[in-house]
Amino acid sequence: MPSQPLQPTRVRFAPSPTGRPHLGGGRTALYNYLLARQTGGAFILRIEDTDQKRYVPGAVEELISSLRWMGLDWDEGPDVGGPHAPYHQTERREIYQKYARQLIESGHAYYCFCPTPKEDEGSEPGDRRQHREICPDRDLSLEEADARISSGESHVIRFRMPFEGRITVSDAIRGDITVENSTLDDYILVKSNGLPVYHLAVVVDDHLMEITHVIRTSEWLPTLPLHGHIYKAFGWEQPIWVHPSIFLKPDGKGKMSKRDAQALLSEGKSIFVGDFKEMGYLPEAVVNWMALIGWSYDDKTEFFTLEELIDKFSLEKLSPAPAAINFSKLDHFNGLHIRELDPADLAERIKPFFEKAGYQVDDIDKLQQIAEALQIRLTTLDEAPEKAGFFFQDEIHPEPETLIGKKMSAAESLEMAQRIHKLIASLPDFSEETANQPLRDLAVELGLKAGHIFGFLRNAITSQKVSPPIFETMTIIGRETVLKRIEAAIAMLERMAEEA
RNA sequence: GCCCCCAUCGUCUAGUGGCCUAGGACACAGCCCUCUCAAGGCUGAAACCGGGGUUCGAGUCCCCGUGGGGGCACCA
Repeated sequence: MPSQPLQPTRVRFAPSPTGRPHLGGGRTALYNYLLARQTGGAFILRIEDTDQKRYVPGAVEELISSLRWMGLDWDEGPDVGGPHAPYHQTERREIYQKYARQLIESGHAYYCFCPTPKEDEGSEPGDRRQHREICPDRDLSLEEADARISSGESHVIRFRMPFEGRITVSDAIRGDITVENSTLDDYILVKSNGLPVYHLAVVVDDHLMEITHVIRTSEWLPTLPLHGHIYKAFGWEQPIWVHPSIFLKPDGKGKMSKRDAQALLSEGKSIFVGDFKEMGYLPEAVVNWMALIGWSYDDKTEFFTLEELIDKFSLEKLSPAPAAINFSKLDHFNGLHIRELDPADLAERIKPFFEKAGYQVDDIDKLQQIAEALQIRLTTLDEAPEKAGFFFQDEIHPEPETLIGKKMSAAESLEMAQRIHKLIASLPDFSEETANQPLRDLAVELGLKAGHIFGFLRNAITSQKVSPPIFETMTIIGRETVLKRIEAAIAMLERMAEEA
């Protein structure tokens, strides 16, 4: 058994509101949440909105609703408040400025008055020069810098990166990561608009909010040395760093781009958490599925509820390798979780899908029976109307040919239909126990296969070639409608027999 | 180009030196069950990237290749 952290952890999910929340973010939030709940710690939601240019209206709202849909809740955050408020970074501007100044006074950062590089300057990553090699302001005296600032000169604050030596930072799933300082640069900490860059804000906030474990995806690994340096410069203790791998496209070739995400949408798939509900996925299934991309429990168990994940999750079982997302596995999990549901619960969950398809659903008892019939047959909830819409239709219109049995004429089929009608009408109920044998006996009597009888009934009553088991179906539909539909089918057969 | 990370079936993974003729899951194929469709059961095909070490013994440790991924903004 992997050892579990005994101390309560304080973790956070800190997305930037620059787009729609996706699976990768969802999983990161989930892992943070799991660790917090497992240890009795705290899960914090923080909005990293220091880039106003990229801010997308409504992003925070969708973020919150997506996380809630997944079943997550947080102890501190923009919507619930908390002891470390505010939780929007743009509202914490003064805090960062104060700490940036501290860094400047301690010599770990400096004011830089260099002009903003032009868009097309050094566009090739290969020939980019280190800023610190060309910056004339690196060794400006603080007095001089302050004077230029008070005269209104535009400036940024840069970290003063050592030229010599190296830094080692430790990641919980990858071990020590060592980088030569010579490959680093004097990165910007505060922009000319006075707002911090991610690197400063994240370090200051994580420290102030007493974050013990930073769980974020591996795309942040390249900035880890910088963050380590900033912690050292402040003299603060670093959190435990955890960088789970990123998600790859289903084909395993690279991470999902905006374009790819768009293309997926046209295939009826999505990587946006907010889309899964209406695609008919259960949050339980999505959570179970995403938890297992990059994490495992043992060599057998794959089915987990949120509660079980809280219990079983462990940092040491996180995989360092990038993983492709696999939608067919999600379908599998969705089926599994649908089958786990209480039928009354399933009924409630499929109801909106019937309503969206235009069906009037007011008979809850009937809906529940339908849910029971559908339970082992659904992959996604949105399939319910197409599979079971006939239960709610006043009239159905079977294709006439489907009423004719295999290798049978219309006249023969008509005769069969009439006998079936007579038999059905005489039955006290349509349960399998009472209806099955008589129908089979009839088949024998008519020299037909049972399949002929059942096939006719299925098409006549559901107008579908596949449906839930016929006895269950007839029971739900009710005697009156069953007989009416058979009669309608007989009428169609009569017409066809005449024409023939 | 430079820096960093990673490497077991098509995919997600188990595996922490002998328990591995490498286990599970999805997908795929076949069979069984069967009123259709599912679900379920059984079976099958399917992998340790390559080369060097270390060791009595390597999927497991080390090195080098190769391959894949991420990053290199006054974005996060």
